[in-house]
Amino acid sequence: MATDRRMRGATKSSTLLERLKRRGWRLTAQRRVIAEAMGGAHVHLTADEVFARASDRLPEISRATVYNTLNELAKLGEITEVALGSGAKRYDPETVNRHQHLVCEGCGITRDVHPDGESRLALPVAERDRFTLNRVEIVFWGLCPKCVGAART
Amino acid sequence: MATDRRMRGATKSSTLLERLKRRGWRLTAQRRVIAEAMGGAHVHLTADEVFARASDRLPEISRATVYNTLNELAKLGEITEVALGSGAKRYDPETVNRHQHLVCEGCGITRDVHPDGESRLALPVAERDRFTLNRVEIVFWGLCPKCVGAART
DNA sequence: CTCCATGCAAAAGGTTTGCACTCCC
DNA sequence: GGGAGTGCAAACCTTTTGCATGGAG
Repeated sequence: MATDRRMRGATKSSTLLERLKRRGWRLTAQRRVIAEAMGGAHVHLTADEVFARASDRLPEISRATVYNTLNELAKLGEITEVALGSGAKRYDPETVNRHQHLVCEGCGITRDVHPDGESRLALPVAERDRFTLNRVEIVFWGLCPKCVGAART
Repeated sequence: MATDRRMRGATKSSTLLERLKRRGWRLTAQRRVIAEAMGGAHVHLTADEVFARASDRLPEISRATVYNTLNELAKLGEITEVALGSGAKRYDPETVNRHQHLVCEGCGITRDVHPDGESRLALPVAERDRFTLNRVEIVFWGLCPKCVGAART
């Protein structure tokens, strides 16, 4: 009953938890609640927020475990670290569908956006065969409608 | 004699220090060494590295002053904060010529790259008139030639 | 002369680590 | 049963802040 959400359109993907099981990841209560906390798409939690969510379900869990586990998941490539400037790192569980981030410099709200046909970004030719490209991180910085209004008080 | 370097091709720019003077920025010994430490293009120092360089020339300078000053320069738009994942923030003094960053996940080396004609990045149409875009941050992650070699030991 | 910038030191995050103990496979 | 995962607490690293002093304009 927690299985049938997220089974929509996208690349026949599965939940983070399922992918980890399939990988033979050693599964514990802590790891389960962490993976579940990272659950949805369009979520960009800090380690501390993951800890908070995980604590709801498993009060004995420790911060260290959360940090360790997030680092491990990032190393496995199952989540992505995104450094959105101010404060703590954030973790993005959407690794299946390529996307970019849109961040409001006013309120800090972060959204996923998906490239449309007009975008075409490439590593400059000069570098292309000297450097092995793994991924491209793109962040659009600006002001959301609310904050544009507030700015001109 | 510190004036005639950097007077080449680019947009008739000037040193960071000159721009700040022109702006009427209150100038002190500390601020001067910090601005000079941030000097060249293609440099991406952490606050602590700036502190180290500044200390060479002005041993009494304090870390707090470095942090305060870097924050102020960033607010003025004269340098840019770049969050390149691991560890401390880095500061980029190249604000005149648009460029992107190339980071090796092996050794952490960071280089500036300049977009060529093949790249064309736009905020998706869906967002274009809801969001006020200020700047786009692009980071290419991968492995430099040295680290590709080392990886396959 | 008047602010603003500075130094110092303490505190406030955020993250990692060492070690003994637990429990998944 | 063995080794990986966990909790706790302390350490570490980075950055910010309060307050008294000093120097630029």
